[in-house]
Amino acid sequence: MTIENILKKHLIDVIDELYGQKPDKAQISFQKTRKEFEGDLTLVVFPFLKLSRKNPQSTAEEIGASLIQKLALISDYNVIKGFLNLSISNDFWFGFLRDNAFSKDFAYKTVEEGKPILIEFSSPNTNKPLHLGHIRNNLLGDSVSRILEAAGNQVVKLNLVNDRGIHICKSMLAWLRWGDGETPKSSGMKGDHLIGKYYVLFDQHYKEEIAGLVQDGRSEEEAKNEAPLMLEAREMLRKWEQGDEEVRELWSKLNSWTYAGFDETYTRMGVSFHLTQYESQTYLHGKSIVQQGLEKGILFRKEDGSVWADLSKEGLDEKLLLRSDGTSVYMTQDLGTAAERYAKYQPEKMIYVVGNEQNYHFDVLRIVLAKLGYSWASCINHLSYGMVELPDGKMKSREGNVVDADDLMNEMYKTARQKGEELGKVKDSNSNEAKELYQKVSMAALKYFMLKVDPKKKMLFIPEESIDFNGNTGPFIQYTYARIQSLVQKSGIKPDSSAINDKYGILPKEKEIIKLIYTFPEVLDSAAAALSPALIANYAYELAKGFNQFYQEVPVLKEEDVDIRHFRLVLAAFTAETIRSAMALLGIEMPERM
RNA sequence: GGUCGCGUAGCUCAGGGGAUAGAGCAACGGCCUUCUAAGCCGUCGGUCGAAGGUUCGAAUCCUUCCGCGAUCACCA
Repeated sequence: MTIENILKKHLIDVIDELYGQKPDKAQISFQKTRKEFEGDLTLVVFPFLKLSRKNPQSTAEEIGASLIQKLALISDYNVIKGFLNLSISNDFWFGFLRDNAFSKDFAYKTVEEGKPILIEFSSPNTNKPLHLGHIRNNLLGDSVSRILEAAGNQVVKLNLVNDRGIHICKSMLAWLRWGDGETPKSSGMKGDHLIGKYYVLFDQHYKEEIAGLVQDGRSEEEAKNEAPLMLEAREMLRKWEQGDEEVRELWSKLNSWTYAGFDETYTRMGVSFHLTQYESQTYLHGKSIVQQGLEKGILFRKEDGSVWADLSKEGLDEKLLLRSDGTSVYMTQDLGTAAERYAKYQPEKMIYVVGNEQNYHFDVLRIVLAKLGYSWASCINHLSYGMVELPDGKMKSREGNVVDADDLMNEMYKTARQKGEELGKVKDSNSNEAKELYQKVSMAALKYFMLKVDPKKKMLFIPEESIDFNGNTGPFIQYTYARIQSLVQKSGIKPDSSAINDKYGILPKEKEIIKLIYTFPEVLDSAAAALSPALIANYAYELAKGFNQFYQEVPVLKEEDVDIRHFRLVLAAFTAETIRSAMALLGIEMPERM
C-alpha cells in the first residue's frame, strides 16, 4: 500500500471528525512536495474549505495537527497558503529500504495466471528492408511488452508478416529480369537489402515505361495501368493466387532471403516474437464472418455484389468488406485474424502497434466487430504512434530519402566508437569488450531517443543531431549506472541490509533518491496503463540525474565513518539496480563499465 | 469539406486541474594531483498558437478561431 493510500484513508476520518462530513475521494489530491519546501507529500486543502468553512491556512493547520497525532508515519508538517506539507518519518524510509533494497526488480510483479494480452507489432512487408519507421514500431512494441509483463501480465508477442501481394511480385519480376541469378551469398548483400534493390529497380523501369506511354499521348492514369511491367506483375500475382508452382517456388526463395535479413536486424535490436504469422496464410480469413453478418442482415450487398457495412449511425461512412468479385480486403482479413486470435487466447486485450495513419481503420474494425455481435470488440487497442519525420519532410521509399534500419545502427555504432576513443574509454578498440560496449551504448542512444517521446506524437529525426550521447540520453543513464558499479566495487564492501539503520538520519539529498526509487512501482503501473515507455524513460533519466547530483555533493567512499559509507553504498547499489530495472523495460542493456 | 491528432525556450522534448511552467541541445562562464568530465554548477532564453468560458485555482477541462499533419479507395 502506498503512502498516499494510507494517508487518504486516515484523512477521510480526520476530516469527518473535524467537520462532521466525509470528503469526496476524488477531491483528495496528494502531490510530491516541491523541492523548495520542507516535506515529502503535499495535500491541497482547497477542496475541503466548503466543509471546514474556514480559511485555507487554518484548515490546513487543523488537518495537519490531527494527522500527526493519529499517524506515526508523519513526523512533521507545515502549511504554506492552501498547501499542507507533510514529512514522512525516517522509520518509514528505512523500512522501505530494508524491505526492497536487496530484492531484484523490486517493482516487478510476478506474472499472473489468467487472461493474456496479445500485442502485434513490426508486421513488415517482405519487399524491402526495415527503416526508421519500423524501428519506432519495433521498439515500442518490444518495450510495451516488457512493461506489461513487468506489471504482472502474461504477454504474447505477435508478428504478422505481409508476405504476399503485388509488391513482392514486383521484386520477383525485377529479379527474374535483371537479377542474373544473384543471391545474398553471391552478392554479399543482406537478403532483405537484395530484395529491396530489385523493388527499387522495378520502380525505376516502371517509371520509364510510364513516361514513354505519356509521351505517346496516354493519360498518367492510363499509363500507370497499361505499363507492360505492371501488367506482368499483376499476371504474376494471379498465378501466385492460383498456386502456380514456379511462381510459388520463386516466392518462397526470395522471401526466405528477406526473413534471414530481418532476423539479423531483429536480433541486433533485441526484439523477438512468440509467434510469427504470415498473411499468405491468413488473407482468406474473415470471409465467413462477413457471410454471417450478411445473413443476419447486419451487413448489406450492393447491386454489383460487393458487401458493405453501414457505419453512418456511428458517424462514419460505409465501409467495403468484400469486393464485387468476392475477394477480401484488408479489413476483412483483420476481422478474421482478430476473431481467430480471440478464439485461441481469450485475451484481456489485443494491442496493435500501428502508425496513426491507420487510426480510422481501427475505429472501423472495433465498430464492425461490435456490430457483428462480438462482445470482445472493446478489447481491441490500437497503440497508435506518430510518424518519424526527417528534416526535409516525410520518408518516401520511392524518393529514396529513407533511413535504413541497418545503416542507422551501423552509423550509431561508429559514432559510439569514435566518442569512446576520444574519451579514452577503452584501451583496445578492437577487443571484444570494447565492441560489446559500443554496441550497448549505440543501441541505448537509439532506443532511448525513440522511446522517450510520447508515442502518439510525431517525431523529428535529424540524423546529425538527434542521437546524442550527452544529456538526456541512454548513454548518460548507462554512464551513471556504470559509475555506481565501479563505486561499489572499489569500496570492497558488499552492501547488505545490516547497513540500514536510523543511527544517522537521512540527508535531504539521500531522501530525494529514496523518494524517487519509491515511486518506481507507480511509474511502472501508469506506464502499463498508458502503454507508454516514455514514462519509464523519463523516470530513468530523473533517477540517473538525481544520483549524479547526489554523487557530486555527498561523499560516499571519502566518508570517514564506515557505517555511513556502508549505508550510502547500499543506497547507491539500490539506485543502480532500479535504474537497471527501468532501462530493462525499454530493452536497454547496461554496461558494467564505460 | 467531414473526422481525428498535434501546437510549451532558437532546436528536440517533459509536464495533461494546483504553489514561482521544467529538462537536454545550442550560446556564454566556472569545476579534472579529490569516488569515472559520456559528468557537475552557473548565466542567457517563455504573452504554454489566439480569444472566450468553467473553477478558489487553467499550459492542463469546454467552445470558437488560426496553423501543421493524418485520414475519408473494390491499396495493404
